Amino acid sequence: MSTLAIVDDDENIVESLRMFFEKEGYQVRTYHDGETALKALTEIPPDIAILDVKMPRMDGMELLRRLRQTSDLPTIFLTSKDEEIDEVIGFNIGADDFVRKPCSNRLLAERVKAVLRRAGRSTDTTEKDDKKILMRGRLTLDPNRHTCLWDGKPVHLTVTEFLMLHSLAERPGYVKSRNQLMDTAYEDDIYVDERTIDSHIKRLRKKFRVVDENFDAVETLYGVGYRYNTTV
Amino acid sequence: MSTLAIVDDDENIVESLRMFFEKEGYQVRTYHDGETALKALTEIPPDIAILDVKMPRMDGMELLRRLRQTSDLPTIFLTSKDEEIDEVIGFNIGADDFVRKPCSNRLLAERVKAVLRRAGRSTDTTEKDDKKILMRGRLTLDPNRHTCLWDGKPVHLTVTEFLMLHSLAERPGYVKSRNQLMDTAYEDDIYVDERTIDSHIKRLRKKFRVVDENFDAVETLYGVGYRYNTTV
DNA sequence: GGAAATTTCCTCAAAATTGTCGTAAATTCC
DNA sequence: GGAATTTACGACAATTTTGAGGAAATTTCC
Repeated sequence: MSTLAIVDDDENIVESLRMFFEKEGYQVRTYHDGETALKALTEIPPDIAILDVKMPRMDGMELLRRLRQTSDLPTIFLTSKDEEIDEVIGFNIGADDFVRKPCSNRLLAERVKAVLRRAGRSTDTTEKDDKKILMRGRLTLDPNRHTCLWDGKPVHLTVTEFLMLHSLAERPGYVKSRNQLMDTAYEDDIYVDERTIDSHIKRLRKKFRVVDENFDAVETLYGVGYRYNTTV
Repeated sequence: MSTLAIVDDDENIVESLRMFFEKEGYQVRTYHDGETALKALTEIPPDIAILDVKMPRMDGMELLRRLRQTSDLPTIFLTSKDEEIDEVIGFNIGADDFVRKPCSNRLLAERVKAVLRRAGRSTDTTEKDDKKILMRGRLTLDPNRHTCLWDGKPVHLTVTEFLMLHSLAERPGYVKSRNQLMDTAYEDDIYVDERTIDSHIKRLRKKFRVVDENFDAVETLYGVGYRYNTTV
Protein backbone atom coordinates (compact mmCIF):
# COMPACT_ATOMS: atom_id res chain seq x y z
CA MET A 1 0.00 0.00 0.00
CA SER A 2 1.38 3.37 -0.96
CA THR A 3 0.58 6.51 0.90
CA LEU A 4 -0.59 9.45 -1.14
CA ALA A 5 -0.88 13.07 -0.04
CA ILE A 6 -3.35 15.41 -1.73
CA VAL A 7 -2.99 19.16 -1.28
CA ASP A 8 -5.80 21.31 -2.60
CA ASP A 9 -7.91 24.05 -1.06
CA ASP A 10 -11.09 22.82 -2.69
CA GLU A 11 -12.80 20.48 -0.22
CA ASN A 12 -14.91 18.84 -2.88
CA ILE A 13 -12.04 17.93 -5.14
CA VAL A 14 -10.04 16.65 -2.22
CA GLU A 15 -12.80 14.45 -0.89
CA SER A 16 -13.68 12.99 -4.24
CA LEU A 17 -10.03 12.22 -4.88
CA ARG A 18 -9.73 10.72 -1.44
CA MET A 19 -12.67 8.42 -1.99
CA PHE A 20 -11.34 7.36 -5.33
CA PHE A 21 -7.77 6.70 -4.29
CA GLU A 22 -8.80 4.93 -1.12
CA LYS A 23 -10.82 2.54 -3.23
CA GLU A 24 -7.70 2.06 -5.34
CA GLY A 25 -5.93 0.91 -2.22
CA TYR A 26 -3.91 3.98 -1.36
CA GLN A 27 -3.56 5.34 2.11
CA VAL A 28 -4.63 8.94 1.58
CA ARG A 29 -3.64 12.05 3.51
CA THR A 30 -5.15 15.39 2.63
CA TYR A 31 -4.20 19.00 3.27
CA HIS A 32 -5.99 22.22 2.44
CA ASP A 33 -3.18 24.71 2.65
CA GLY A 34 0.45 24.79 1.70
CA GLU A 35 1.87 25.64 5.05
CA THR A 36 0.36 22.74 6.94
CA ALA A 37 1.20 20.46 4.08
CA LEU A 38 4.84 21.53 3.92
CA LYS A 39 5.35 20.79 7.57
CA ALA A 40 3.64 17.42 7.47
CA LEU A 41 5.19 16.29 4.19
CA THR A 42 8.62 17.19 5.44
CA GLU A 43 8.27 15.43 8.76
CA ILE A 44 6.54 12.32 7.54
CA PRO A 45 6.81 11.94 3.79
CA PRO A 46 4.16 9.96 1.92
CA ASP A 47 5.17 7.95 -1.12
CA ILE A 48 3.81 10.54 -3.52
CA ALA A 49 2.05 13.91 -3.44
CA ILE A 50 -0.53 15.57 -5.68
CA LEU A 51 -0.41 19.35 -5.44
CA ASP A 52 -2.81 21.94 -6.71
CA VAL A 53 -0.92 24.83 -8.25
CA LYS A 54 -3.33 27.49 -7.14
CA MET A 55 -3.89 27.78 -3.40
CA PRO A 56 -4.33 30.53 -0.84
CA ARG A 57 -1.35 31.64 1.23
CA MET A 58 1.30 29.30 -0.12
CA ASP A 59 0.61 27.99 -3.62
CA GLY A 60 1.70 24.67 -5.04
CA MET A 61 4.79 26.03 -6.74
CA GLU A 62 6.03 27.76 -3.66
CA LEU A 63 5.26 24.63 -1.67
CA LEU A 64 7.25 22.41 -3.98
CA ARG A 65 10.11 24.85 -4.19
CA ARG A 66 10.44 24.81 -0.42
CA LEU A 67 9.93 21.07 -0.25
CA ARG A 68 12.61 20.50 -2.87
CA GLN A 69 15.19 22.14 -0.68
CA THR A 70 15.20 19.08 1.47
CA SER A 71 13.31 16.36 -0.31
CA ASP A 72 12.83 14.54 -3.55
CA LEU A 73 9.28 13.46 -2.88
CA PRO A 74 7.64 12.31 -6.12
CA THR A 75 5.11 14.97 -7.04
CA ILE A 76 2.33 15.55 -9.53
CA PHE A 77 0.95 19.01 -10.23
CA LEU A 78 -2.68 19.78 -10.87
CA THR A 79 -3.25 22.88 -12.99
CA SER A 80 -6.29 24.60 -14.38
CA LYS A 81 -4.84 26.15 -17.49
CA ASP A 82 -2.17 25.17 -19.93
CA GLU A 83 -0.34 28.42 -19.25
CA GLU A 84 0.09 27.26 -15.70
CA ILE A 85 1.75 24.10 -16.89
CA ASP A 86 4.14 26.13 -19.00
CA GLU A 87 4.87 28.34 -16.05
CA VAL A 88 5.56 25.41 -13.79
CA ILE A 89 7.85 23.83 -16.33
CA GLY A 90 9.50 27.15 -16.89
CA PHE A 91 10.32 27.48 -13.23
CA ASN A 92 11.72 24.01 -13.43
CA ILE A 93 11.13 23.24 -9.81
CA GLY A 94 11.16 19.55 -10.24
CA ALA A 95 7.66 18.19 -10.45
CA ASP A 96 7.51 14.67 -11.81
CA ASP A 97 4.38 15.11 -13.86
CA PHE A 98 1.59 17.58 -14.67
CA VAL A 99 -2.11 17.01 -15.07
CA ARG A 100 -4.56 19.56 -16.34
CA LYS A 101 -7.85 19.91 -14.50
CA PRO A 102 -10.46 18.76 -14.94
CA CYS A 103 -9.41 15.23 -15.64
CA SER A 104 -10.71 11.77 -14.97
CA ASN A 105 -9.67 10.07 -11.78
CA ARG A 106 -8.63 7.17 -13.93
CA LEU A 107 -6.13 9.30 -15.82
CA LEU A 108 -4.74 10.72 -12.62
CA ALA A 109 -4.37 7.24 -11.19
CA GLU A 110 -2.40 6.18 -14.23
CA ARG A 111 -0.02 9.08 -13.85
CA VAL A 112 0.40 8.37 -10.18
CA LYS A 113 1.30 4.78 -10.94
CA ALA A 114 3.72 5.90 -13.64
CA VAL A 115 5.50 8.33 -11.34
CA LEU A 116 5.72 5.76 -8.57
CA ARG A 117 7.11 3.26 -11.02
CA ARG A 118 9.74 5.68 -12.23
CA ALA A 119 10.64 6.52 -8.66
CA GLY A 120 10.99 2.85 -7.97
CA ARG A 121 8.22 2.77 -5.42
CA SER A 122 5.42 1.07 -7.20
CA THR A 123 2.55 -0.17 -5.13
CA ASP A 124 3.45 -3.80 -5.55
CA THR A 125 6.46 -3.53 -3.27
CA THR A 126 4.29 -4.30 -0.29
CA GLU A 127 5.66 -7.18 1.68
CA LYS A 128 3.65 -9.92 3.20
CA ASP A 129 4.66 -9.11 6.75
CA ASP A 130 3.58 -5.51 6.49
CA LYS A 131 1.38 -4.56 9.38
CA LYS A 132 -1.96 -2.96 8.74
CA ILE A 133 -2.30 0.79 8.81
CA LEU A 134 -4.88 1.75 11.41
CA MET A 135 -7.24 4.54 10.43
CA ARG A 136 -9.85 5.83 12.85
CA GLY A 137 -11.36 9.06 11.67
CA ARG A 138 -8.80 11.75 12.15
CA LEU A 139 -6.20 9.34 13.44
CA THR A 140 -3.76 7.32 11.36
CA LEU A 141 -1.29 4.90 12.90
CA ASP A 142 1.23 3.18 10.67
CA PRO A 143 3.15 0.51 12.54
CA ASN A 144 5.48 -0.09 9.60
CA ARG A 145 6.70 3.46 9.52
CA HIS A 146 6.02 3.97 13.18
CA THR A 147 4.22 7.17 12.38
CA CYS A 148 1.17 8.81 13.84
CA LEU A 149 -0.96 11.45 12.12
CA TRP A 150 -3.84 13.49 13.51
CA ASP A 151 -5.72 15.35 10.80
CA GLY A 152 -2.68 14.59 8.68
CA LYS A 153 -0.43 16.35 11.14
CA PRO A 154 2.46 14.33 12.50
CA VAL A 155 2.55 13.51 16.19
CA HIS A 156 5.71 11.96 17.53
CA LEU A 157 5.00 9.05 19.83
CA THR A 158 7.35 6.85 21.82
CA VAL A 159 7.06 3.09 21.58
CA THR A 160 4.93 2.72 24.68
CA GLU A 161 2.65 5.56 23.72
CA PHE A 162 2.29 4.14 20.26
CA LEU A 163 1.41 0.71 21.55
CA MET A 164 -1.16 2.00 24.01
CA LEU A 165 -2.86 4.25 21.52
CA HIS A 166 -2.87 1.47 18.97
CA SER A 167 -4.41 -0.86 21.48
CA LEU A 168 -7.12 1.66 22.30
CA ALA A 169 -7.86 2.77 18.76
CA GLU A 170 -7.99 -0.81 17.58
CA ARG A 171 -11.34 -1.18 19.25
CA PRO A 172 -13.02 2.21 19.42
CA GLY A 173 -15.71 2.44 22.06
CA TYR A 174 -14.38 -0.46 24.10
CA VAL A 175 -12.90 0.16 27.49
CA LYS A 176 -9.43 -1.11 28.24
CA SER A 177 -8.39 -1.53 31.83
CA ARG A 178 -4.98 -0.40 32.91
CA ASN A 179 -3.93 -4.02 33.19
CA GLN A 180 -4.99 -4.71 29.65
CA LEU A 181 -3.02 -1.72 28.48
CA MET A 182 0.00 -2.97 30.38
CA ASP A 183 -0.26 -6.27 28.58
CA THR A 184 -0.01 -4.62 25.21
CA ALA A 185 3.02 -2.59 26.13
CA TYR A 186 5.08 -4.79 28.42
CA GLU A 187 6.57 -8.23 28.58
CA ASP A 188 4.61 -10.68 30.64
CA ASP A 189 6.90 -10.60 33.60
CA ILE A 190 7.24 -6.88 33.99
CA TYR A 191 4.99 -5.05 36.41
CA VAL A 192 4.60 -1.36 36.86
CA ASP A 193 2.38 0.79 38.95
CA GLU A 194 -1.07 1.54 37.59
CA ARG A 195 -0.31 5.23 37.88
CA THR A 196 2.33 4.73 35.22
CA ILE A 197 -0.34 4.03 32.67
CA ASP A 198 -1.94 7.31 33.62
CA SER A 199 1.35 8.99 32.92
CA HIS A 200 1.53 7.58 29.44
CA ILE A 201 -2.01 8.59 28.70
CA LYS A 202 -1.25 12.01 30.07
CA ARG A 203 1.73 12.42 27.78
CA LEU A 204 -0.23 11.06 24.84
CA ARG A 205 -2.95 13.64 25.30
CA LYS A 206 -0.41 16.40 25.74
CA LYS A 207 1.25 15.59 22.46
CA PHE A 208 -2.06 15.56 20.63
CA ARG A 209 -3.13 18.83 22.17
CA VAL A 210 -0.16 20.46 20.46
CA VAL A 211 -1.76 19.81 17.07
CA ASP A 212 -5.38 19.97 18.27
CA GLU A 213 -6.16 21.81 21.47
CA ASN A 214 -9.59 20.18 21.72
CA PHE A 215 -8.28 16.67 21.43
CA ASP A 216 -10.49 14.31 23.40
CA ALA A 217 -10.38 11.03 21.53
CA VAL A 218 -8.92 9.26 24.53
CA GLU A 219 -11.52 9.17 27.26
CA THR A 220 -11.21 8.26 30.92
CA LEU A 221 -13.74 5.96 32.51
CA TYR A 222 -13.61 6.63 36.18
CA GLY A 223 -12.73 3.49 38.06
CA VAL A 224 -12.55 1.35 34.92
CA GLY A 225 -9.91 2.39 32.42
CA TYR A 226 -9.57 4.22 29.11
CA ARG A 227 -11.45 4.20 25.85
CA TYR A 228 -10.92 5.50 22.35
CA ASN A 229 -13.84 7.65 21.36
CA THR A 230 -15.70 6.51 18.28
CA THR A 231 -17.06 9.89 17.33
CA VAL A 232 -13.67 11.19 16.25
CA MET B 1 20.71 0.80 -18.26
CA SER B 2 23.65 3.05 -18.92
CA THR B 3 24.85 5.63 -16.50
CA LEU B 4 25.38 9.10 -17.82
CA ALA B 5 27.21 11.96 -16.13
CA ILE B 6 26.38 15.57 -16.98
CA VAL B 7 28.79 18.34 -16.00
CA ASP B 8 27.58 21.90 -16.47
CA ASP B 9 27.46 24.89 -14.19
CA ASP B 10 24.01 25.97 -15.40
CA GLU B 11 21.44 24.41 -13.06
CA ASN B 12 18.59 24.78 -15.53
CA ILE B 13 20.36 23.05 -18.38
CA VAL B 14 21.48 20.28 -16.09
CA GLU B 15 18.05 19.65 -14.66
CA SER B 16 16.27 19.69 -17.97
CA LEU B 17 18.84 17.29 -19.39
CA ARG B 18 18.45 15.10 -16.33
CA MET B 19 14.68 14.92 -16.74
CA PHE B 20 15.05 14.09 -20.39
CA PHE B 21 17.70 11.42 -20.07
CA GLU B 22 16.02 9.80 -17.10
CA LYS B 23 12.88 9.41 -19.15
CA GLU B 24 15.10 7.84 -21.81
CA GLY B 25 16.12 5.25 -19.28
CA TYR B 26 19.55 6.46 -18.32
CA GLN B 27 20.82 6.57 -14.82
CA VAL B 28 21.89 10.19 -14.58
CA ARG B 29 24.52 11.80 -12.37
CA THR B 30 25.07 15.53 -12.44
CA TYR B 31 27.89 17.83 -11.40
CA HIS B 32 28.15 21.59 -11.40
CA ASP B 33 31.87 22.10 -11.28
CA GLY B 34 34.90 20.45 -12.78
CA GLU B 35 36.72 19.65 -9.60
CA THR B 36 33.91 17.67 -7.97
CA ALA B 37 33.22 15.98 -11.27
CA LEU B 38 36.82 14.94 -11.85
CA LYS B 39 37.01 13.29 -8.48
CA ALA B 40 33.71 11.46 -8.85
CA LEU B 41 34.22 10.43 -12.48
CA THR B 42 37.64 9.06 -11.68
CA GLU B 43 36.54 7.11 -8.68
CA ILE B 44 33.32 5.72 -10.07
CA PRO B 45 33.15 6.13 -13.84
CA PRO B 46 29.79 6.31 -15.56
CA ASP B 47 29.34 4.83 -19.02
CA ILE B 48 29.51 8.22 -20.70
CA ALA B 49 29.92 11.87 -19.79
CA ILE B 50 28.58 15.09 -21.26
CA LEU B 51 30.80 18.06 -20.42
CA ASP B 52 30.20 21.73 -20.84
CA VAL B 53 33.30 23.43 -22.18
CA LYS B 54 32.87 26.63 -20.30
CA MET B 55 32.75 26.35 -16.52
CA PRO B 56 34.08 28.28 -13.57
CA ARG B 57 37.27 27.11 -11.85
CA MET B 58 38.09 24.07 -13.96
CA ASP B 59 36.61 24.14 -17.46
CA GLY B 60 35.58 21.18 -19.53
CA MET B 61 38.80 20.98 -21.46
CA GLU B 62 40.96 21.03 -18.41
CA LEU B 63 38.65 18.47 -16.83
CA LEU B 64 38.93 16.08 -19.74
CA ARG B 65 42.69 16.56 -20.04
CA ARG B 66 43.11 15.47 -16.43
CA LEU B 67 40.55 12.72 -16.78
CA ARG B 68 42.33 11.31 -19.83
CA GLN B 69 45.47 10.71 -17.80
CA THR B 70 43.80 7.76 -16.16
CA SER B 71 40.65 7.02 -18.10
CA ASP B 72 39.19 6.58 -21.54
CA LEU B 73 35.67 7.50 -20.52
CA PRO B 74 33.52 8.21 -23.60
CA THR B 75 32.85 11.93 -23.60
CA ILE B 76 30.72 14.43 -25.44
CA PHE B 77 31.49 18.14 -25.33
CA LEU B 78 28.87 20.86 -25.22
CA THR B 79 29.99 24.16 -26.66
CA SER B 80 28.34 27.49 -27.24
CA LYS B 81 30.23 28.70 -30.25
CA ASP B 82 31.76 27.05 -33.27
CA GLU B 83 35.13 28.52 -32.42
CA GLU B 84 35.05 26.57 -29.21
CA ILE B 85 34.58 23.37 -31.12
CA ASP B 86 37.56 24.22 -33.25
CA GLU B 87 39.57 24.95 -30.17
CA VAL B 88 38.65 21.68 -28.55
CA ILE B 89 39.52 19.77 -31.67
CA GLY B 90 42.70 21.74 -31.95
CA PHE B 91 43.80 20.72 -28.50
CA ASN B 92 43.00 17.20 -29.44
CA ILE B 93 42.30 16.06 -25.95
CA GLY B 94 40.25 13.11 -26.94
CA ALA B 95 36.58 13.93 -26.78
CA ASP B 96 34.41 11.47 -28.67
CA ASP B 97 31.95 13.98 -30.04
CA PHE B 98 30.98 17.64 -29.98
CA VAL B 99 27.57 19.24 -29.84
CA ARG B 100 26.90 22.90 -30.30
CA LYS B 101 24.46 24.53 -27.92
CA PRO B 102 21.61 25.11 -28.11
CA CYS B 103 20.47 21.80 -29.50
CA SER B 104 17.48 19.54 -29.14
CA ASN B 105 17.58 16.89 -26.47
CA ARG B 106 16.72 14.42 -29.18
CA LEU B 107 19.84 15.25 -31.15
CA LEU B 108 21.98 14.97 -28.06
CA ALA B 109 20.43 11.61 -27.25
CA GLU B 110 21.33 10.37 -30.74
CA ARG B 111 24.93 11.39 -30.30
CA VAL B 112 25.08 9.76 -26.91
CA LYS B 113 23.80 6.52 -28.35
CA ALA B 114 26.27 6.75 -31.20
CA VAL B 115 29.21 7.28 -28.90
CA LEU B 116 28.13 4.45 -26.64
CA ARG B 117 27.76 2.19 -29.65
CA ARG B 118 31.21 3.08 -30.91
CA ALA B 119 32.65 2.54 -27.48
CA GLY B 120 30.97 -0.83 -27.34
CA ARG B 121 28.90 0.07 -24.34
CA SER B 122 25.50 0.46 -25.86
CA THR B 123 22.46 0.22 -23.67
CA ASP B 124 21.31 -3.09 -25.00
CA THR B 125 24.24 -4.97 -23.53
CA THR B 126 22.60 -4.96 -20.14
CA GLU B 127 22.47 -8.43 -18.73
CA LYS B 128 19.22 -9.77 -17.52
CA ASP B 129 20.48 -10.82 -14.11
CA ASP B 130 21.61 -7.29 -13.34
CA LYS B 131 20.32 -6.16 -10.02
CA LYS B 132 18.34 -2.97 -10.02
CA ILE B 133 20.08 0.30 -9.37
CA LEU B 134 18.45 1.89 -6.37
CA MET B 135 17.88 5.61 -6.59
CA ARG B 136 16.43 7.52 -3.68
CA GLY B 137 16.78 11.21 -4.16
CA ARG B 138 20.38 12.10 -3.57
CA LEU B 139 21.36 8.49 -3.02
CA THR B 140 22.30 5.98 -5.69
CA LEU B 141 23.19 2.40 -4.88
CA ASP B 142 24.35 0.04 -7.59
CA PRO B 143 24.47 -3.50 -6.28
CA ASN B 144 26.16 -4.77 -9.44
CA ARG B 145 29.12 -2.51 -9.19
CA HIS B 146 28.75 -2.19 -5.47
CA THR B 147 28.99 1.56 -5.70
CA CYS B 148 27.34 4.27 -3.68
CA LEU B 149 26.84 7.88 -4.69
CA TRP B 150 25.51 10.80 -2.67
CA ASP B 151 24.76 13.86 -4.78
CA GLY B 152 26.84 12.11 -7.38
CA LYS B 153 29.80 11.99 -5.03
CA PRO B 154 31.22 8.54 -4.35
CA VAL B 155 31.02 7.14 -0.87
CA HIS B 156 33.04 4.03 -0.19
CA LEU B 157 31.03 1.50 1.76
CA THR B 158 32.01 -1.89 3.07
CA VAL B 159 29.86 -4.89 2.27
CA THR B 160 27.94 -4.81 5.52
CA GLU B 161 27.38 -1.09 5.34
CA PHE B 162 26.18 -1.39 1.77
CA LEU B 163 23.74 -4.16 2.60
CA MET B 164 22.28 -2.31 5.54
CA LEU B 165 21.88 0.94 3.69
CA HIS B 166 20.35 -0.88 0.77
CA SER B 167 17.93 -2.62 3.05
CA LEU B 168 16.92 0.67 4.60
CA ALA B 169 16.73 2.71 1.41
CA GLU B 170 14.77 0.01 -0.36
CA ARG B 171 11.72 1.05 1.59
CA PRO B 172 12.02 4.70 2.54
CA GLY B 173 10.05 5.60 5.62
CA TYR B 174 9.76 2.04 6.84
CA VAL B 175 11.30 1.16 10.15
CA LYS B 176 13.71 -1.73 10.25
CA SER B 177 14.51 -3.29 13.57
CA ARG B 178 18.06 -4.28 14.32
CA ASN B 179 17.11 -7.90 13.88
CA GLN B 180 15.69 -7.22 10.46
CA LEU B 181 18.89 -5.46 9.51
CA MET B 182 20.89 -8.42 10.75
CA ASP B 183 18.84 -10.67 8.53
CA THR B 184 19.80 -8.72 5.46
CA ALA B 185 23.49 -8.71 6.26
CA TYR B 186 24.19 -12.07 7.87
CA GLU B 187 23.68 -15.76 7.32
CA ASP B 188 20.82 -17.21 9.28
CA ASP B 189 22.95 -18.90 11.86
CA ILE B 190 25.25 -16.03 12.72
CA TYR B 191 24.41 -13.99 15.71
CA VAL B 192 25.95 -10.67 16.61
CA ASP B 193 25.28 -8.20 19.33
CA GLU B 194 22.62 -5.60 18.62
CA ARG B 195 25.14 -2.89 19.39
CA THR B 196 27.07 -4.04 16.35
CA ILE B 197 24.30 -2.79 14.12
CA ASP B 198 24.66 0.58 15.80
CA SER B 199 28.32 0.52 14.98
CA HIS B 200 27.66 -0.04 11.31
CA ILE B 201 25.08 2.71 11.22
CA LYS B 202 27.50 4.96 13.03
CA ARG B 203 30.24 4.42 10.46
CA LEU B 204 27.75 4.72 7.61
CA ARG B 205 26.72 8.13 8.83
CA LYS B 206 30.29 9.17 9.37
CA LYS B 207 31.22 8.33 5.80
CA PHE B 208 28.28 10.27 4.44
CA ARG B 209 29.07 13.25 6.59
CA VAL B 210 32.40 13.52 4.80
CA VAL B 211 30.59 14.42 1.57
CA ASP B 212 27.60 16.10 3.25
CA GLU B 213 27.98 17.38 6.75
CA ASN B 214 24.23 17.64 7.22
CA PHE B 215 23.52 14.08 6.21
CA ASP B 216 20.58 12.73 8.15
CA ALA B 217 18.78 10.38 5.81
CA VAL B 218 19.29 7.52 8.22
CA GLU B 219 17.06 8.17 11.21
CA THR B 220 17.02 6.51 14.59
CA LEU B 221 13.75 5.51 16.15
CA TYR B 222 14.39 5.16 19.83
CA GLY B 223 13.50 1.71 21.00
CA VAL B 224 12.44 0.57 17.55
CA GLY B 225 15.19 0.62 14.96
CA TYR B 226 16.33 2.66 11.99
CA ARG B 227 14.58 4.26 9.08
CA TYR B 228 15.67 5.75 5.76
CA ASN B 229 14.04 9.01 4.98
CA THR B 230 14.18 10.66 1.59
CA THR B 231 13.46 13.95 3.26
CA VAL B 232 16.97 14.93 3.97
C1' DG C 1 53.06 -14.66 6.62
C1' DG C 2 52.05 -9.90 7.31
C1' DA C 3 49.70 -5.59 6.39
C1' DA C 4 45.47 -3.54 5.68
C1' DA C 5 40.73 -3.46 5.94
C1' DT C 6 36.77 -4.77 8.17
C1' DT C 7 34.01 -6.31 11.85
C1' DT C 8 32.83 -6.89 16.55
C1' DC C 9 32.59 -5.47 21.02
C1' DC C 10 33.51 -2.46 24.95
C1' DT C 11 33.25 1.78 27.75
C1' DC C 12 31.67 6.13 28.68
C1' DA C 13 28.75 10.09 27.91
C1' DA C 14 24.65 11.98 26.02
C1' DA C 15 19.97 11.72 24.85
C1' DA C 16 15.40 9.96 25.09
C1' DT C 17 12.15 7.66 27.53
C1' DT C 18 9.91 5.94 31.47
C1' DG C 19 8.53 5.61 36.40
C1' DT C 20 7.31 7.93 40.61
C1' DC C 21 5.76 11.44 43.65
C1' DG C 22 3.19 15.46 45.44
C1' DT C 23 -0.56 18.16 44.70
C1' DA C 24 -4.63 19.75 42.45
C1' DA C 25 -8.75 18.50 40.18
C1' DA C 26 -12.51 15.48 39.13
C1' DT C 27 -15.82 11.84 40.21
C1' DT C 28 -18.59 8.98 43.08
C1' DC C 29 -21.03 7.90 47.06
C1' DC C 30 -23.43 9.16 51.07
C1' DG D 1 -22.29 19.59 50.44
C1' DG D 2 -18.48 16.75 52.25
C1' DA D 3 -15.56 12.70 52.50
C1' DA D 4 -13.37 9.11 50.05
C1' DT D 5 -11.56 7.62 45.92
C1' DT D 6 -9.64 8.15 41.49
C1' DT D 7 -7.33 10.69 37.96
C1' DA D 8 -4.50 14.72 35.72
C1' DC D 9 -0.51 17.30 35.61
C1' DG D 10 4.09 19.03 36.34
C1' DA D 11 8.54 18.12 38.02
C1' DC D 12 12.18 15.27 38.85
C1' DA D 13 14.75 11.00 39.23
C1' DA D 14 15.79 6.54 37.40
C1' DT D 15 16.31 3.76 33.61
C1' DT D 16 16.96 2.58 28.96
C1' DT D 17 18.71 3.33 24.56
C1' DT D 18 21.85 5.26 21.47
C1' DG D 19 26.28 7.68 19.66
C1' DA D 20 31.36 8.31 19.63
C1' DG D 21 35.75 6.64 20.02
C1' DG D 22 38.69 3.12 20.20
C1' DA D 23 40.74 -1.65 21.26
C1' DA D 24 40.69 -6.30 20.01
C1' DA D 25 39.41 -9.94 16.91
C1' DT D 26 38.65 -11.43 12.45
C1' DT D 27 38.81 -11.51 7.55
C1' DT D 28 40.77 -10.12 3.16
C1' DC D 29 44.28 -9.09 0.17
C1' DC D 30 49.01 -9.07 -1.29
